[in-house]
Amino acid sequence: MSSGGRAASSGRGVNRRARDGGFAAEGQSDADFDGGFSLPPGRALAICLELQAAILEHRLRPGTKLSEDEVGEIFGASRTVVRAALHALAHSGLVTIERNRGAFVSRPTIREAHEVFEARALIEPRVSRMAADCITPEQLQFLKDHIAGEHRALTAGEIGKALALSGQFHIAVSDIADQRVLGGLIRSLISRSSLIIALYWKRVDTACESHSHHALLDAMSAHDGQAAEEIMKSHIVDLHSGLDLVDREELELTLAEVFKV
Amino acid sequence: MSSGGRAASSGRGVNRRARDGGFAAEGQSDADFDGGFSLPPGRALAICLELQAAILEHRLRPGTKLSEDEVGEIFGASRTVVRAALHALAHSGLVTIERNRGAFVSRPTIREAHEVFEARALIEPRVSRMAADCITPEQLQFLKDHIAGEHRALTAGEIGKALALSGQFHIAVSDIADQRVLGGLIRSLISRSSLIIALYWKRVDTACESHSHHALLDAMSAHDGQAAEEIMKSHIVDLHSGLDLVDREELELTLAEVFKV
DNA sequence: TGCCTAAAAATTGTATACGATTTTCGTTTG
DNA sequence: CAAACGAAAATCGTATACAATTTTTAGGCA
Repeated sequence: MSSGGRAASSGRGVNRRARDGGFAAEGQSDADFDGGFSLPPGRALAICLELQAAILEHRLRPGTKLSEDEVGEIFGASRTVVRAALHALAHSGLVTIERNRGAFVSRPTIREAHEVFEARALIEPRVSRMAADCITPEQLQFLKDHIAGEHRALTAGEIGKALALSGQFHIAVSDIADQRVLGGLIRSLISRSSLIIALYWKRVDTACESHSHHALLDAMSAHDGQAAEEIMKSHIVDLHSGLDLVDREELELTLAEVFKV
Repeated sequence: MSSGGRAASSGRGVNRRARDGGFAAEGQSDADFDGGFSLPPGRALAICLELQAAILEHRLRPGTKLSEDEVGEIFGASRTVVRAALHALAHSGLVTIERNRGAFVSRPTIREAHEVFEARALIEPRVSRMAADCITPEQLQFLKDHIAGEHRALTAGEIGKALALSGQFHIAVSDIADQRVLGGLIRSLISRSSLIIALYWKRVDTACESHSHHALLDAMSAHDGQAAEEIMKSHIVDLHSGLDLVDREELELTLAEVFKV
C-alpha cells in the first residue's frame, strides 16, 4: 500500500512549529516525505505518491481518466481524501482537473514540451555546478548506486521504472546542491518531463541516462563545476532533441487495468 | 489583470477538452482566471484569490493563522471548499499547513529568502530578454500604465498595494515573453518574495520599482534584449541586497481584523 | 437513416456530521 | 508559588449525504 515504512518518528514536530513555515522539513529520511506536495502526512499524501509513481513509471498514460469513485475504491479511501490527492497532483501539473468533468492524467502540449525542456536547460546546469562544488564522497557513492539501479532496471526490461529513476537522478543532484527552492522547481519540471516523454519519446533504445549521467558523475567527483554545468546543459538539450514533437492520437487504457484489476 | 490584449476567443471550452491538459487556459480575459492555481473555477478559486491578494498586499502578515472555520464564516463557505482553497495556497507556497494544527501564512526562513532571490536572478533575466524581443506596442503601453498605477498607489500611501503591483509587473513581463512554464515558476517565486519582503524588508522608502522598472521599459521599447536581461538581473540583485536577513520576532494580528471585523 | 429532444444515469461540487488530535485552562499537589 | 496533571473546548481529518452539472441513452419525427 504505502510506499515507505512510515516508522514511529518519536518526538518530531515538537519545536519546529510555525518557525520554518513553507520550507520542507529538515531531516526527511524516508518516513514522512512531502514529495513536493505541500500536504500534511496522511492518506491523501500516500495516494498522491502512489499515483505519482504510477504516472512517472508510465503505467498510467497521459489522458487517462482518474475518477474519484474509482480511485477511492482502489485505495480504500473516501472521495474526500481522494479529491485532496487529485487536487495536489493537479497543482504539481501531473493531473488536470476540469470542472464537473473530473481529473485526467495531464497531456502536455507540444508547446509546453518545448518550454519545459528549455526551462530545464536554464536551471539544471546551474544546479549541477553547485552540486559539483559541494558533493561529498557519500553522496557520490549514492549517485553511483543510483545509476547502477537505473542500469539494472533497463536491462531487466522495466523501462518505465528506468525512466522514473532517470528523473530521480536529476532530483538527487538538486538535493545534493542543497537548493530547496530551485530543487522544488526542478522537481515540478521533471514530473512534467515524464509526461512529455510518455507522449513524444522517439527512440526508446537511446541510452538516455547511461552516458550523460556517468559523465556528470565524473565531473562531480572531480569537483569540476564548469564541466558539470556544461554536461548537464548538453544532456538536457539532447533529451529535448530526442523528442518527436508532433501530434499523434493515442488509445487510452483505463485505470482499473493498471492497478491489477 | 492579464498582461496583453488576449482577445475574447469566442467558443472557448468546447473543443479544448482533454487535449491541452495541464496547460493554462487559452483566452482568460478576467472571468475564469486560474491565477497559477490549478483549480477549476468555483468558490474555492475565489477564496484562493482573495486570500492571495490579502497576503500579497501584506494585509495578512506571515504567521497569521487561517482557521478553517473562521475563513469559512468570513467568506460564507463551508469548510470543504475552504480546505481546498487553503491546500491550493499551501502548494503555491503562500500558506503552510501542519497536521491537526491548521494553516498559517508562511514564514519563509532566511535561507529560503536567499534561495528565492537567487532563483529569480537566474530565471527572470532570461525571460526579460525574451520579452524585449517580442513585445508589441500595446503591451508596452500596458506596462507603462502599470507602472503609473504603481506610482499612484505609492503616492497614495498604499504601500501594500504598491508592492503587490510591483510583483505583478514582473509577472506581466513573463506573460509578454509568452513563456507559460517559466512564467508559472516566476509566479511562484514572486509570491514567496512578497512574504519575504513582508518579513525582512529594510527600507520602505526605497524606490524598489520606479527606477528599475522604468529602465527595463526603455530597454524593451528599444527591443534591446541584452540590456533588458542585464537590467533585470541587477534589479533583482538590488532587491536581494535590500533585505535585512536577520531573525526578528513579530506580533501577529488576527484574521478577523483584516477582513473588516 | 439521420438528427434533434428529453429523460435517466453517472459524476462531480458542496454541505454537514462525527471521530481523532491538539490546545487550553482550571485544579491539585509538592 | 510553581509545576504537573486532567478534563473541557477548540480544531482538524474523514466519511457520508444531498444538490448541481454533465454525459449517456432512448425515443420521436422528418
